[in-house]
Amino acid sequence: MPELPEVETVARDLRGLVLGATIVGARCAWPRTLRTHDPDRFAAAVAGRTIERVGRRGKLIVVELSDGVALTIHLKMTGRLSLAPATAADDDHLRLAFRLEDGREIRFSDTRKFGRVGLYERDQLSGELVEPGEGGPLFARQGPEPLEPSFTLRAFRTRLRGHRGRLKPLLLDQSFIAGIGNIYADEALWRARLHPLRAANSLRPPDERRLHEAIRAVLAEAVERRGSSVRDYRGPMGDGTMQGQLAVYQRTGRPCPRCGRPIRRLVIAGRASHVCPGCQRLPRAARAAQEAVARSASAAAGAD
DNA sequence: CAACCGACCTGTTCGC
DNA sequence: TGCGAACAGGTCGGTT
Repeated sequence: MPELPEVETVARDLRGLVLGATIVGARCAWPRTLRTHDPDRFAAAVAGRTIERVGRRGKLIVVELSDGVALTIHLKMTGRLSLAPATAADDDHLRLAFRLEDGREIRFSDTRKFGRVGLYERDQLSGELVEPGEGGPLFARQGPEPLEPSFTLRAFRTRLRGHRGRLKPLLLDQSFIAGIGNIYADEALWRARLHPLRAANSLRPPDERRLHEAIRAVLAEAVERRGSSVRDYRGPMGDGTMQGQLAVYQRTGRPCPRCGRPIRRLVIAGRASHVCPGCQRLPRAARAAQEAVARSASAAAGAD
């Protein structure tokens, strides 16, 4: 659930609370939270190191420590960070805690246990942050940052035209653009008046321009509002107000803010998508192709 | 390159 | 009221 705006908010809050603090130990209640390390080695690797930077790349929170060590935290759907006195009781879903020198703890709680924490070290030869073992460089799989100035319309067009697939799954692909999830994919497509099943390389130049603008505008507005607090994403380090601005996400049956038609829910690549049937139309040709796919799928199912 | 599926997890909501 | 099914969805790995 946390996407770029929510992760950015958590990273900023965390930065303000722990920058300059020194970690003295770590305890792990669910070892699989750690991507590559066992709890003892992990605790030994972070102990004694100081928090020098807290940032974000895509949906990853990146905590740089002294001596060229970096932590990455992926909240996935239900991960949360909080600060608490080390003496405070653990909550039911505590997975990992970093003890700080000043008596506080950074706590990572995660109901569904999907969240992951990685530990990287600077490679002597390349100077890049790498995971021990065969893990690649830290950001190898992350696409461009949509809010960076380098994410230009021109760059976006070039990338879009290299894909024949449908828009919705493409927007969710972190190697295509980093940080977009189901909420902001649906909202950006609605703002751009584009149907999620449109083929990426079928857009006309004005469509591309609207989509580029919609992605940047919806993400920037959401960052300003500290993200959307919806379902699992709530709590002391991430309450936002963007949920009140959402036009389609989880608003099935309610009127489109632009044209009043009831929002529809469809499933694309196994995920819910929310679209306005009035504002987001498939062109005739794409619609015919889509119906042919649906027919052959139901024929295959029926033949079984 | 593209599409799809199962796996990973648990809490909440829905239909009967 | 109770109970199981469906759903929530980010990402990876495997298959077609």
